[in-house]
Amino acid sequence: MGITERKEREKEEMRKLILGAARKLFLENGFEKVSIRNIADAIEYSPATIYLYYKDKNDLLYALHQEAFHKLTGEFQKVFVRNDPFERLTEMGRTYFRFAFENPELFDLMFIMTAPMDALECRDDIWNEGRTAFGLLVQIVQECIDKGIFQHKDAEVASMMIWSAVHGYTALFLRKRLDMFDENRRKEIMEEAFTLFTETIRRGL
Amino acid sequence: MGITERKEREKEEMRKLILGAARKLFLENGFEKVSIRNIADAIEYSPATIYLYYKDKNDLLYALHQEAFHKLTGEFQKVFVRNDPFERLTEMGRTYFRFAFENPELFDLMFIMTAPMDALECRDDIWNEGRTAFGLLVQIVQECIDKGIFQHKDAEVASMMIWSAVHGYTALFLRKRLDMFDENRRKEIMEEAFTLFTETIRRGL
DNA sequence: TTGCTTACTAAACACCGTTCAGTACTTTTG
DNA sequence: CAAAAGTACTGAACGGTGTTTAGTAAGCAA
Repeated sequence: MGITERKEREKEEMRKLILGAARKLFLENGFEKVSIRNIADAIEYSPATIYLYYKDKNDLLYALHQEAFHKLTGEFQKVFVRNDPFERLTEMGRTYFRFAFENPELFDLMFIMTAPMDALECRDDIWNEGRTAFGLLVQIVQECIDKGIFQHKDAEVASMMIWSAVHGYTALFLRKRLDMFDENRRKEIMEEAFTLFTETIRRGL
Repeated sequence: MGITERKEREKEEMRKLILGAARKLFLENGFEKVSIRNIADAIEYSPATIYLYYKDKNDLLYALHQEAFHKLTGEFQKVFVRNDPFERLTEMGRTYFRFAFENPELFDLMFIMTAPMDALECRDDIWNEGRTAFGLLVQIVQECIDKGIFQHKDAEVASMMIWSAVHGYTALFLRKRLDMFDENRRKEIMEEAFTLFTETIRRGL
């Protein structure tokens, strides 16, 4: 049946058209300022049409959330060119932060906004993107343990601790809680805090 | 002039009436689900009246944000009953996290939501609440340095690092990014990650 | 008592996410 | 080939949202 295949293809293209317009608008104006109506206008369809391809706005945000995870996972792969596991780890931390800095809207969607998690929850699915990315971290931490760089034996707990530390100042920064430091000091203090963290775990973990 | 004083007092009472209703509704239903109209209904005034006492919704949220900081600062004071500075520090970390657990909506307002920071920004004021609370942390970290518990000499950078770590998993938890662990494991892994962090900085900072 | 100020509100403005009845077009069937 | 069935899409509405403004009514001062 060539027709049903073509229809399938057209349906998929329409999903991509919507997602593309949504991505463009969201990245240009931020998630807060873009409505379904704006997206519909951009692709010259009625707002109702979007609901034939995505359940609701959260569903659309979840699709972008997935895309963003592909992007971050791609960046994470690059740290594996390094041989020293501890270097891999620090580089991964820097990648996480750099990604947030360069793609603040995407990072927000991935790790701060509740919308995409609500989408997952209501279709009671699990957060595979998060699991996979966290898995990469655990893997590297395990290597550090195996090589005797870290004394602590539970790679998952150690990974959680490391993720928290790196996520912490990233999230504080993005949500403007570091604006109490003036702009120059802000970058400096974040850089120094990160370095201090890596040194500290190198010695004490 | 007794009349202008009474008017002043009445104005202040009205602000409290609004704030009280807002607090009640926000804590009951979450910030997302409460509108200015809901608050107006609760106090039996028209929505427009609220705008005579608060500039906009962000302004109202900022007032609650301030209240919440008073509450947290109060909790932080309690850690000073301990004599050992390192114990003060770990207890402060636990207080931060416990506060978030017990008052998720308030914590969100204090450290995650952008609304109250936008209110600050548009009247270009600075975040004194944040400064003060961070100051308490720096003070304790300085004590740890003075007593030779930490080797690193910059208390502000060390404090930033510690805040990040504690904030990190708190924020990840509140924004449902730890739901990938099942409920029992979730609490366990957070507890263990926190303990691991304290042990690590004890040895390595 | 008149005029002025204050406190308040009804109604509107310009949006929002979402749903649904109905239309126009395409495909399948007899 | 015509009729029936199915698909893709939309206009218009529903029930909200934050916010502004013109206008009213009461309190106070002269």
